[in-house]
Amino acid sequence: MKRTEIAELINSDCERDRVLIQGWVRTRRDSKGFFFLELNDGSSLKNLQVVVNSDVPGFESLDAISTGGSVSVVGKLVPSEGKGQTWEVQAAEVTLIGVADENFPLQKKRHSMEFLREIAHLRPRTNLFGAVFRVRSRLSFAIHRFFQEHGFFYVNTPIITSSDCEGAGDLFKVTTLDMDAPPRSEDGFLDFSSDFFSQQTYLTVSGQLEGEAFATSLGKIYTFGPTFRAEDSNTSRHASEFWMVEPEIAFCDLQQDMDWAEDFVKWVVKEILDTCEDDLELFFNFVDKGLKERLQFVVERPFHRVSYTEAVELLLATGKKWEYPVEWGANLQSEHERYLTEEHFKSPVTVYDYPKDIKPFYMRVNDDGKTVAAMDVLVPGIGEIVGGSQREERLDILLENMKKHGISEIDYGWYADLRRYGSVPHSGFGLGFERLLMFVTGMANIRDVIPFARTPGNA
RNA sequence: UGCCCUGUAGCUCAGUGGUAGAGCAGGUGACUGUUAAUCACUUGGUCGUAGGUUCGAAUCCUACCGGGGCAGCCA
Repeated sequence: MKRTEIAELINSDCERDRVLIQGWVRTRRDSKGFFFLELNDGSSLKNLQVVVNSDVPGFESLDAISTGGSVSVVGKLVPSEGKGQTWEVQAAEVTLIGVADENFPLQKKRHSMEFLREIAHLRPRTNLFGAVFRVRSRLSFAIHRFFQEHGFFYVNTPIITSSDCEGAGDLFKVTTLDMDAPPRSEDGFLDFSSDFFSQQTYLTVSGQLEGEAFATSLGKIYTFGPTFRAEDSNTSRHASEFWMVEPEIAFCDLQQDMDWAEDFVKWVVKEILDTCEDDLELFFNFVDKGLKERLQFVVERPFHRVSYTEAVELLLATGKKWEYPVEWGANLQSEHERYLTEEHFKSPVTVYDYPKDIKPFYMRVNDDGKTVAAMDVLVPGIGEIVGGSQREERLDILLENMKKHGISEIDYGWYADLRRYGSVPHSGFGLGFERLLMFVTGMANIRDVIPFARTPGNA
């Protein structure tokens, strides 16, 4: 007999004579002569109530069943006599699959996020984390749908890379050298010529540069894969391993790039609102009271756009005392970004045209010579969710910037080639998948939207 | 990496110098429809670890370990 998922039965429009359900016990309530089980099989946030009478075959086998155990039930789907659910299953036959003893850590009450984090292997069995990871899957799918339906091609850029200066933080080293006795050259340095790839290699911090090669051939591409940063960052929005979405678009300037970023964020949020109603309801009610309104706002209203220079003027005009001074030429700090999105505009904000000196070599220099065509999308509660730019397509200026940033013309000759042969204006951006998921669910810590989070000191 | 907070039963927490406590979970029993079921009884702890102060330390001090928050760096 084939198993029917609880998600399907919850929404059934008729009685069913004989169904097989299998799942985990969320709670058990005993009475004389029968008991209730609430079963969850992960297909839905909702549980299905099962009534087990003492004359049902297998009744004794469930003596020891309690919260956390797994069972198999064959029975009849009937309208529930009790309140709180439309349907329930009147068991005709029950089988114990696996017990959970009294040490099962998940109880029928609220647990702290910190405690659940320590049992990452069991927390997806809770309502909250079940919802988080179902939405994570949906969001992932929504991202693919958006790009596929807008003519983008999915490109898998390498995870192991030899590029060490993409300007995006510290890298994890990849090696097969014997760490206890590594080979050294005559001058005492590590000898990578005998390493696996005959050179020093790392885990990728970005697929952008490779993405540009494919954008300038396939037209519109996106990458979506794991990214690794070895920064010793200990905050609620940093992880050492996370997933990044990086579209790259040929024949596209910064204005169009900002349009794409905004359309993209709006589209996927709308998609989640449309496809994850039950799970979202939990976030609206128990995680973040303002979430529903915020998500609808994001979908319906245009993002504010403000140049970096205007943003600086605006922050200075507040007359506020900042912990970090506001000054043209310096990076916007968290407190500044928060003010812009949470207090001044009360909406997502796209800040563009940043000072050249605080941005990487590949960003296109504007006509003023002082700024580059860069943009960040900032959202309330999280801050930067998207970072992007128009890329420098003029060979001479690119080479000059590479020299200034100390980037090898030999190692990056292939990147310069993209400007030597049929160079075109092109732009792209990177979006932190987990940060978007935090924004969509209202979850406050990135560690709670990653199945098994990797952070400094924790893998 | 810096600053701050925190560690007591399976979980959530009370106890701030004088022999370790509650609720929930678990166990036993009761109850013919429950909804975090209810009611009665009940098991359960080298108070993160190691030093120190003290007649006496869960409580005060130091170090280490774990957890958390904020900031920097970034997505």
